[in-house]
Amino acid sequence: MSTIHDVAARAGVSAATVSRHLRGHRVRTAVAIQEAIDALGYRPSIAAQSLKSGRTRTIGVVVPDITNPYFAAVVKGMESASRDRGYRILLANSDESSEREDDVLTDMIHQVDGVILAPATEQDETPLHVRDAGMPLVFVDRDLAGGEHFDAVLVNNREGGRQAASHLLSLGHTRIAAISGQQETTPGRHRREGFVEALADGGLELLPEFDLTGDFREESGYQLTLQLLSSAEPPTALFTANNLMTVGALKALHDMRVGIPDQVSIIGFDDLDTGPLLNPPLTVIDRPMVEQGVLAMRLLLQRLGQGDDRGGGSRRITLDTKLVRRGSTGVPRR
Amino acid sequence: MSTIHDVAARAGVSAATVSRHLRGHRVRTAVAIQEAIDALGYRPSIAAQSLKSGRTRTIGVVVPDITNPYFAAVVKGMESASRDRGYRILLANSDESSEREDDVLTDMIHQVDGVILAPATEQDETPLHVRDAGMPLVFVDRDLAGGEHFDAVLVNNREGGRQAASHLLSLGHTRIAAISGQQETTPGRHRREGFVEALADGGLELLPEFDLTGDFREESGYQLTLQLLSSAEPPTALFTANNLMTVGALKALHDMRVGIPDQVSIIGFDDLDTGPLLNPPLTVIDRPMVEQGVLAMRLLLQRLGQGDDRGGGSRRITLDTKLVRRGSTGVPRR
DNA sequence: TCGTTCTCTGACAACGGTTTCAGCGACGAA
DNA sequence: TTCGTCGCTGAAACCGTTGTCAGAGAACGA
Repeated sequence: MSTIHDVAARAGVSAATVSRHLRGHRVRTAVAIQEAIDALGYRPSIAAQSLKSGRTRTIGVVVPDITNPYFAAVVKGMESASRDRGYRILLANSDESSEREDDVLTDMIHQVDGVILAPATEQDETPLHVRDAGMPLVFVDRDLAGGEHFDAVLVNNREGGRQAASHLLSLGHTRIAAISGQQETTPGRHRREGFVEALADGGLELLPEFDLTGDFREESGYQLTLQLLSSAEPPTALFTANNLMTVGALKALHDMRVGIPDQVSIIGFDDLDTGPLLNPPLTVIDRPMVEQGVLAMRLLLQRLGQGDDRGGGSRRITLDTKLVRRGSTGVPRR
Repeated sequence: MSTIHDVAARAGVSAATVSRHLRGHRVRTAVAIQEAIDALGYRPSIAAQSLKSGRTRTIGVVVPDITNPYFAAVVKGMESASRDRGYRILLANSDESSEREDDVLTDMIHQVDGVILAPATEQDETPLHVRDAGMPLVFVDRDLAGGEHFDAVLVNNREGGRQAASHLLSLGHTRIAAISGQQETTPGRHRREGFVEALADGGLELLPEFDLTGDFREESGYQLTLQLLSSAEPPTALFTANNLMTVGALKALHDMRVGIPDQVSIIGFDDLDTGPLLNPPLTVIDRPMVEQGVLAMRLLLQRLGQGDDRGGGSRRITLDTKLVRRGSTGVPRR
């Protein structure tokens, strides 16, 4: 592993001159230096550069679960957007746990120039510390309570919930259930609130026994759906607030041999790769995924480019959701 | 951001003593030092540590596509296994491209203590450079031509291909097609070879027009399936060599209103989260996913622990595949 | 010819840790 | 009392890079 001094020696100049050449300054011995660099296969030590400059050209990315296709797509967007600008990604899973999120954040904070985070809960304290440390921070997918002062790339979850409810109402459903995500997360809360609001607009109330809360994981979707089906008079329509819980719900409906949409209509939040192939094809509220990652990364890199993170208040981008009508929702049976 | 000198000053000792305390040495002023550390919220600078020690406690992970559920699961396994041992993950997508893989590898090589890689092709040169640089390297999912001297965690792809063919043969199919992955990748080649072998054992040949090669992406599965369906006498059974191409094939069959398994049976490689929910449920060759990631990371960290990467030759782990019979395969129609 | 400016240069001091080295005090043995 | 040993300590060097600083020539105008 050759150093800048090896290059300098070979080119017959000082290390300072090599450094200047690398930073793009005009240098008389440029050709000789470049030759030496190529010959030695020299690459600057990131550690030394970081130590000196205080920058790492690395971005910390913390998501609740990388196996969730939504987050996988978001991370992919971030990765390509960051690489385009010469930044790398340090990835961590929080596993939907605030404690673990706290751990990984404090662990990575000295190693990155900025952080993109999908917080496990709205009440997280750690992100505040991150910002206190003067480190740019962008939220993606999820927000923090009182997070208006932070940059964020979100979707209009409330409107998405509303679209789901309106769709079910328009089909004539009256016994409607919802399996929401953690109410301590922005998407969990907003999707449910929008859903409830639109039902109310239609003169309908979300009955307590149909108002269930899961944890954005497949298993909770499965269990809560079983619970719904076991009630004396089950719902005729179901809204599941994210892709994994939708899969769980579908498995439960499948296992209990419940006809979709004849006996129960189901609408999910977030599309699945196999959404159109399911039996029947899945109706969902869809939203941009890779794009959210790209936007979040661009926002962050922009902050870094400005050299200062107090550049004119917080920038918050909210994208729209879209109803994708397929076969899993229909009119309620008589 | 406080430094070790701040801590030293506050505790009334020298920086060296603080460093010793942190490394676990016995020190008289341990209490005072710990107090100062807590009070200042001191955390050592990774950059400085790396510069001095030459280790970063970071592992580079390069996969072709993080949105492939298989790789997402593998990465999740790696992430949790590495965090348990105090290591972090630098993630990069190669996008199934050797050039990009080369770029990200040379970019990250000075920043990590080891690399886990799913190479884009078997002929990649870069991994050799990685190893020449004395950096531990573990392959996962895919191998390199002549890669016997590298550590690897793989599955028995040949046997998986064989299982798929045997299953189709046992159902009585004779017009059998395969959509394989890049033949320049280990899984692409071995799955096809195993498939062809087992067909031969059954006295059957894979006809040239039924022997197609895609690129492990959804779009190629879609296009090649359309091509198969347009032939004068289409196959009655189809093997798709990875999850994304399976999805593509299913979409093509769906769009062309081809009955599964009545008109065409289909068996995929790698299960889908929604596999059991598809219409009909998907028959697949399944394999461990998260576990592969965990094993690969453990292998790598073991090398690092030994301090030397010539510890007794290469270690190669091969896991078994498993046939999961569901509804998408059946007897050929008359 | 002599200043003055301009461009480029090398020496040197950081950045924040770890490690080596020599030294110091306390203690036990002779 | 003296000497050696033991356990702990601080000063200093070092890891590889970048920024500062003063200075060396060259170019230029007077």
